[in-house]
Amino acid sequence: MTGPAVAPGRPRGGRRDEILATFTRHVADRGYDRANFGDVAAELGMSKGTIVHHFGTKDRMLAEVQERYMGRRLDEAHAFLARLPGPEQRIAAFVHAGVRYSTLEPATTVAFQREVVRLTDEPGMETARSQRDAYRDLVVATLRDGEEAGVFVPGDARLRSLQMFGSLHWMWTWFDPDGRLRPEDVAAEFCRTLLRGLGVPDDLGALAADPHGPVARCVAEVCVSAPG
Amino acid sequence: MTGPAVAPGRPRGGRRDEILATFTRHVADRGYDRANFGDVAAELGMSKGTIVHHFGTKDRMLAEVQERYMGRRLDEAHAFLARLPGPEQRIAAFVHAGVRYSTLEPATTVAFQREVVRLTDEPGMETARSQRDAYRDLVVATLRDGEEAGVFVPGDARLRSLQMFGSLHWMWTWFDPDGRLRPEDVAAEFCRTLLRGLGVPDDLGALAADPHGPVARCVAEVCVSAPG
DNA sequence: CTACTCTGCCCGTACGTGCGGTCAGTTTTC
DNA sequence: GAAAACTGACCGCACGTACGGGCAGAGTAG
Repeated sequence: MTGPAVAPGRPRGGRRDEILATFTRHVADRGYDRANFGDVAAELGMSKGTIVHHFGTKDRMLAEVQERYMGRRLDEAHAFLARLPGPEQRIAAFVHAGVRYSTLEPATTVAFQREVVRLTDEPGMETARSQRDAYRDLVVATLRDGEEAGVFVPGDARLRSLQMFGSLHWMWTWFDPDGRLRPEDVAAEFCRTLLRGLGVPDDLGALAADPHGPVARCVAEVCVSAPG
Repeated sequence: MTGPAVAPGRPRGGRRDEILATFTRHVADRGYDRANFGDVAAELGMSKGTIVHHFGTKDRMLAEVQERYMGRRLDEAHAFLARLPGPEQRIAAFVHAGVRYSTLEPATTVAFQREVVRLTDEPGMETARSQRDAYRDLVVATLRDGEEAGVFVPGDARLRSLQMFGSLHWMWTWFDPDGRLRPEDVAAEFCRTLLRGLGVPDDLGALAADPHGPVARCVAEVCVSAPG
């Protein structure tokens, strides 16, 4: 039995969230391996021991970052899926949301994306991994629905989901939330190309891709700013 | 000894390449931060000091991996661009090649992709960065050519190139060269969806995407197996 | 009210380990 | 014999984390 104080009770103290947020930013900036307790503690004016007290180990801290992040993403996905019936609307929503994360929660999004690989092999990541799988399954199911409905041309839904996730998850390497490029424009361009690639007629695709259209508005309502 | 014909003239001899290949594999498996001299040396039955003797620092070793990798990729790109006139053929070739790397040089490809972010800020990576930029510029130019020729529907060529690179560079997180999924099939599916997304007519796109078609054959001839 | 105790948050330090890199010297190659 | 290849011991440091204790507030008894 390791630390009994960490997981169950959810003490949710003020300092705890602050630590997690700072740690997340450091992971986003430098990567997990180069992020360290000392820097986080120094920035918050506390001792390294305090961090250990709250989280136990570095691994668990990262796991908690991933789990919280994916938990929010899953909630949002279920919310906009409930509101958008069309397969092309739903795929567009996934794209709009995926891009939107980069500005809504830049640090957490980058931290998640650059350390996703740890979900596959690292122990202690089972929860986060199954959340990630559930999210991907939602996309795959949507792609299959669209095929059956005749909205998308037939193809390999799993491969297409990976193609789509690649474009979104790679954003952390080039997208700057404070830069000139606006996230809505990125999402719109990605949507247009992807939907056309899936065989969606141009007028239907353009409506779903439109940054001011119904899909983007729905996503904007569902995906609202989260605590830092 | 086991070495194959030690090159007489140059220090670029067998042992050095062996070190680089092993280091590359370790970076691919564990990431740059967790890859270390000790393990590489132990695996090759040599001293840590030998590695330092050949490469100086760890940073430089990674830089050399990236530079060699991008150098080969640039040569190949110029080769198939010279042989394929059509913009849709050229884009398809970039995709076929991008997928092909994953099986031709799995270790180097994964090492490159998972550490690409170091090209942007790390000092000593200027050469590799400019090579990467040159490669991306080739794709962007091809996309613009295709627009002007009326083969692709108008759009943001830079964003489209990032969308495309994302799909390919993300492969290291899910593609298994020894798995059941064949790389040609991945490339074909990616090509079909992407080319259709760019507005290429289905028959023209299908030909360029075909794993046994002229484009794939050209790429297979140009991108041949390289040493580690 | 005071006194006492319990408890959760927090601190500072010290330890062990792993790693990049140095160096003086030896072996191998041409 | 010079240069290159290689060795193994060693250094210094950064980092995760174990540990013992401090402190403040809540609850309780008198």
